[in-house]
Amino acid sequence: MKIFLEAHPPFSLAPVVWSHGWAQLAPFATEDRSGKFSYVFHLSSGKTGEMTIHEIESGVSVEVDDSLSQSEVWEISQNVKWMLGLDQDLSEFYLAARNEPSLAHVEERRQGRILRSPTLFEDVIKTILTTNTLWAATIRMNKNVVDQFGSALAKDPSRHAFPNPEQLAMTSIEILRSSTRLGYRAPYILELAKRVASGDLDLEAYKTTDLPTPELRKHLLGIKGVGSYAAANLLMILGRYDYLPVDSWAMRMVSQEWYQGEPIGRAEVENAFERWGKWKGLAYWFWNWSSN
DNA sequence: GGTAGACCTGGACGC
DNA sequence: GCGTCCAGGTCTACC
Repeated sequence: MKIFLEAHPPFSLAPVVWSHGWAQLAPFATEDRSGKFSYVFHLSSGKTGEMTIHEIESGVSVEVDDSLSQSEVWEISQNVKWMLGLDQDLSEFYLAARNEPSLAHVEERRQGRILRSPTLFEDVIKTILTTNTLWAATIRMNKNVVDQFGSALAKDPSRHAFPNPEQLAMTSIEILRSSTRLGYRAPYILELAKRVASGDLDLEAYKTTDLPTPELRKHLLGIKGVGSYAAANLLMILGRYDYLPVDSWAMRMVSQEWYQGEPIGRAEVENAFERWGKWKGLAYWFWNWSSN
C-alpha cells in the first residue's frame, strides 16, 4: 500500500534526511544519498512494521504493508508528517537568508527542515546518547538500545523498532550499563523511560505546547542528562530556533570564522548569531562555514 | 552565577 | 597485549 503525503513547498526529501545524523541511527536505514529511507515503526496498536519513504513531485510516498487498518494508516501519516516537517512554512527564514551570503544557498537547496523521530521520547534518548561521546559511540549505543529492547520486525527479525517507554522502563541500570554500554547515561535513560511510562512526564505534549520557548527549555533542562546543548538541540527538533546547541564543534567553527582560531567560549558563539533572533538556530545549523 | 572534578567509553598511541 | 591519554556534555558540590 502507498500513502501519498503533500509537503508545504518548497520541499526536497534529501536535505531533510541529511539535515543531521539521525538517518544513520536505527531504526532509520538509508541505501544512498537520494533521501529514500526506511524506518521500522511500532504503532500504538502494538503492530510492528516497516515503511519506505521516497520523494514524489508534491511531497512523499510512504510504502507500507497492505494489512494495516485505517487508524494505523492515519497514525503512520501523522508520524511521517512530523518526522519530515511536511507542514512547515520556512518562507520567513528564506526571506531573511537571501541577504546573507553564507545562507544564500538554503532556499535553493530547500534546506531548513530537520529530520525527527516519530516521538519526542525517541529524540530525547538519541540526543542524550550524542552527549559527551563520539558519533561512532552514539551509533553503537543507539543500536544496542534498539536491538535489545525494541520489537522485532517479523519479516526480518534482525531489525527492530525503537523501544517505547514501557519496554525500556522494564530493564535495569545494571543491564543498561553492562549490556547496552550506556555508561553513566544508564540511570538517566531508565529514569526518563519510567517517568514517561508512568505518565509523570508527557513529552509528546511538548510538540504542540503554547509554552514560551524559555519555559519549554526549563522543562527540557529538568530531564536528567539534558543540559544546555541537548536542550537547544531538542528545541530545534521542536521547531524552536532561538537557542543554539553550542558544542565543541560550534566553538571551533565560530572561532575559525570570526576569531582567527583563538579559543572562545559559549558567549562568543551566541553573539555571532544573535542578530538572527528566532531563526538563530537555523542560521547556525545551515551556515556555510568557510573552514568546513 | 561561576568553576572544578567526576562520570564513562572506545579509539589512538607508545611501549 | 597492555597501559595511558584524550575527547565529548552534564551533574554535583562548592565557593
